[in-house]
Amino acid sequence: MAATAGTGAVDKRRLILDAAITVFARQGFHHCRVSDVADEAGVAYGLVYHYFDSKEEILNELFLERWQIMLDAITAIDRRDELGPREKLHEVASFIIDSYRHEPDLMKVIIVEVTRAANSFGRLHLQKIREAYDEIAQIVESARRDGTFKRDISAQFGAMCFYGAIEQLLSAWIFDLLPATEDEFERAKTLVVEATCGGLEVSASGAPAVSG
Amino acid sequence: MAATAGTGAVDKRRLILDAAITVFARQGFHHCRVSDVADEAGVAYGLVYHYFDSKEEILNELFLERWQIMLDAITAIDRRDELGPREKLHEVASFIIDSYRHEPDLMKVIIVEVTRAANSFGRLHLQKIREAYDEIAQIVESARRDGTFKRDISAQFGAMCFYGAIEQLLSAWIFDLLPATEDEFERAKTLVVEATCGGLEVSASGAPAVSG
DNA sequence: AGACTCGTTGACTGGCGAGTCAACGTGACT
DNA sequence: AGTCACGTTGACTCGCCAGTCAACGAGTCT
Repeated sequence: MAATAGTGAVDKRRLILDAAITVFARQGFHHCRVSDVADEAGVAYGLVYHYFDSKEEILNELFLERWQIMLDAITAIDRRDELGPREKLHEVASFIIDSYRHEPDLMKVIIVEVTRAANSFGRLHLQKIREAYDEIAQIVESARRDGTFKRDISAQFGAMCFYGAIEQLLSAWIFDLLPATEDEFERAKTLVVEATCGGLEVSASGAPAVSG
Repeated sequence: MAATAGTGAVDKRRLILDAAITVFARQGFHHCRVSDVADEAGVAYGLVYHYFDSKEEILNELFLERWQIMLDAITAIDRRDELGPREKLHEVASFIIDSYRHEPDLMKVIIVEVTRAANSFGRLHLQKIREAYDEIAQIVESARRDGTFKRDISAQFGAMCFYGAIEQLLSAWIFDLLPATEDEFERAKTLVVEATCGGLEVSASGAPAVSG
């Protein structure tokens, strides 16, 4: 079951998963055939069904694999006590945006095919999505406790605004509504945190007047 | 072509559209059959194809119909010069949230099946979605000009954060990640604007200390 | 060399469901 | 009564594609 790493043998299962990312991103999950995935992977049609029970299970696997990495990353960020809430959120934003930067197809598939269609599949996905909210909410909650964040906006709600902004950002890049350049990625990290934490309004406190 | 309003005759086209909302919301666009829509409407299978060229065209129609109403509403709100930026955004949030309150199934279909799958269909949808961003961005832009909103966050970016937060909010209600009660709807209107404009952080200026 | 394992192959099937179409009913106009 | 238009019907077709399966062959062990 485990791939015998070390030999020159290619892990066909991995090959199929990677091909699926490409194909799902290009044609969409519902508009592609399993044979497209097999062709893209350079593998026989039947082999797909040797490793996966169904087309949908491939999508599940891709989502769960990646989502778990993200959950672990957020948990790790939350544990870094030397960081303030704003810095923690910046790290989270960085992680997600870098995920898109390095694997745009995979992130596209997850956002377009999974996070919004979560009720089409089992409740497992929703459970996992909720966990992400909760992780972020924990960061917000501790900031509320120590007085950095407003008490009258619940942690869940704050987490939602933050994550919503990020997901919308990725969507905009995916759909070419915003330019997806290296510069934009970096700027977006700072801006999304600034917008979420500091708000859009100019405040009396330290609003940096960066003229451009 | 136009429905002869006034007679007791039911507009079958409308009947089919309404049935489609119910069925798409319940089963998902891809997991339902055209016959399900026909059955729900209490109409013969073939009649669906009398009024629509394809299953997808029904979805298009539902989206475009509703989206145009929203675009018009946002334009109207932007024109009301007596309102400040925060009030304008509150009106926009109110409109969208009330849309969900009154027609949850339709909004579910639009958010789940269209806004995130926009590239599966023609570019027309993306164009319309971009228009919504632009309308909101215009509100943000005028606030930037008069110094209410920060200059270092572009209007497009600000609009995206705001709309992203709202769409995430609706998603959370749709997927039962947040309670969808009348009270929550009303509270959310204020909170989403407060979070977007004022930010999550406590600022030195007028952060209302609503204890609860 | 025989036997067994197991990753791999790809032609094949089964059925599902989108879209078609010929026919029917009804109302209007002559 | 004739006929035309058109909303309506639902059984039927037909292509597609998810999923199956029998066979292959490269290892490995005896």
